[in-house]
Amino acid sequence: MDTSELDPGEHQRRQDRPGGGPLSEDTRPGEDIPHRPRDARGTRARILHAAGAVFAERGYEAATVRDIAGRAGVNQALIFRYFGSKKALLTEVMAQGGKQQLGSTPPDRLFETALRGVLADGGKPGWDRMLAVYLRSIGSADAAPDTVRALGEEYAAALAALSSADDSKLRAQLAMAWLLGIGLMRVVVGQEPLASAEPDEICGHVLTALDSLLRDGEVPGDRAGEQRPDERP
Amino acid sequence: MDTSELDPGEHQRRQDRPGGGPLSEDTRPGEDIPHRPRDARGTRARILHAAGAVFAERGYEAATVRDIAGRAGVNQALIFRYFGSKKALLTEVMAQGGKQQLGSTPPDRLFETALRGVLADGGKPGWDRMLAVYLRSIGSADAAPDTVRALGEEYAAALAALSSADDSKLRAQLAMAWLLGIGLMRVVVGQEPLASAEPDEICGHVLTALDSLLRDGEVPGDRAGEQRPDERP
DNA sequence: ATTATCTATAGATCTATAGATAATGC
DNA sequence: ATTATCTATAGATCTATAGATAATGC
Repeated sequence: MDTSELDPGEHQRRQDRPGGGPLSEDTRPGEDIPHRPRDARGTRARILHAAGAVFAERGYEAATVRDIAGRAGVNQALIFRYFGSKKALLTEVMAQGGKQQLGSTPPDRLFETALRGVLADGGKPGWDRMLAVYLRSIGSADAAPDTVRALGEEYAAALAALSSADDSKLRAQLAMAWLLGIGLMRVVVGQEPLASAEPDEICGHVLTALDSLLRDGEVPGDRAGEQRPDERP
Repeated sequence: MDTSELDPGEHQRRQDRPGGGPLSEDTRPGEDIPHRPRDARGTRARILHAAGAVFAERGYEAATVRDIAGRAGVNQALIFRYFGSKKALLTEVMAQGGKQQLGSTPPDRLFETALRGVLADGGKPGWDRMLAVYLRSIGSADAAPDTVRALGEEYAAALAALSSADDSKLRAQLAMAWLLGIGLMRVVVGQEPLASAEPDEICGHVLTALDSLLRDGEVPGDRAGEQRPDERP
């Protein structure tokens, strides 16, 4: 139950896997992380890496520990040895991917950076892959609950600091919601033309539309009640 | 395999279920639709109704046919008799809920109507419940594929007709994406303050921000490349 | 006699665990 | 001797089906 703190190490070489369980077709074990035999640290990192990819592709429920083990090129039992449970593995995957970007980006660039992360190819690890994991696993009621919500709160809080409006947090969350929705359409649904549109074009539209929402103090039209886009100037 | 075309009938009375499988705690069979014994039409409708609720609550994968049967107050085997498979049941649930609103709403009111549907309590059947089903089941790769995408296309197409821009379809899909994202945050994630915010307030923000995106022909700032909200007037 | 409903179960998963095996460090 | 890894399997699901039962219509 206790696994003596293992950090992922370097990510260099590559090597054929030794023994092995059954692999499904699209399972290519050990993409980036080297597979030295009997290297606990490396094995753990390989599992974490593979889990990110499989969760992102299939979602939490549909992904099986055997899928993950297969892609990592390790035995399925090691997942439980190193992470305890499938759920704990998901938690760790998300925690790792999410914090990464938040700390290293200044607030006023956070939204665009995150948006561009969503718009980039959802292949590489980090924020964009974590978003795919999030989107595909979100339906599973209690799968990713606290980790994910907490992370969202942090992003929203950082964004909210940009606005002086009294409902700045709401505004920030609306912006985050748009970001998630765009990710949903592109990464998960793949609806055209959005799915293949240029990141720059999407970015232009979204940032223009959000500009006043995120920066202004005054609400452009706030007589709450009948708010429609019918009225032309 | 062939089940002689049954329409759901009226929705009035209520009655205690007769025989019965095991029920989980929060399973209250037969909310709206009456349960006359040996009424195939009614039983089918009850299953459809219960499926909408359970799929919306738990998502496609986590929902089991026994959950659904339990809530409908019918035997689990009847689901396969009337719908063939769990997947076919999902398809029918979504198809029923989605088309409902699209036909009966004029295009220029479609977005606000749909948005207000998302913002309303996700309890009652129809669009808002279908959206919850969608959001919670979307991670399941091929669960709701064609029905859902086709429906989204129709909505986007109707919206796109409002704009004269050459990328009007992209703009419309961006708007739809926001709508989905907001639904995701409220219905599924339940992140505050967004989850409890007044529909009118959210509507005001969103419609204001989207106004130019959906109506204008010219793109406010379209030199695709470096588009940031840094530049203040 | 027809047909809606129920019982019982096949068959295929999937997570998780217990304990055997084998490669390293001493 | 330590510990990373593997084998084998318990135990708990879940979808789907085959066939029995029982309520209606004639």
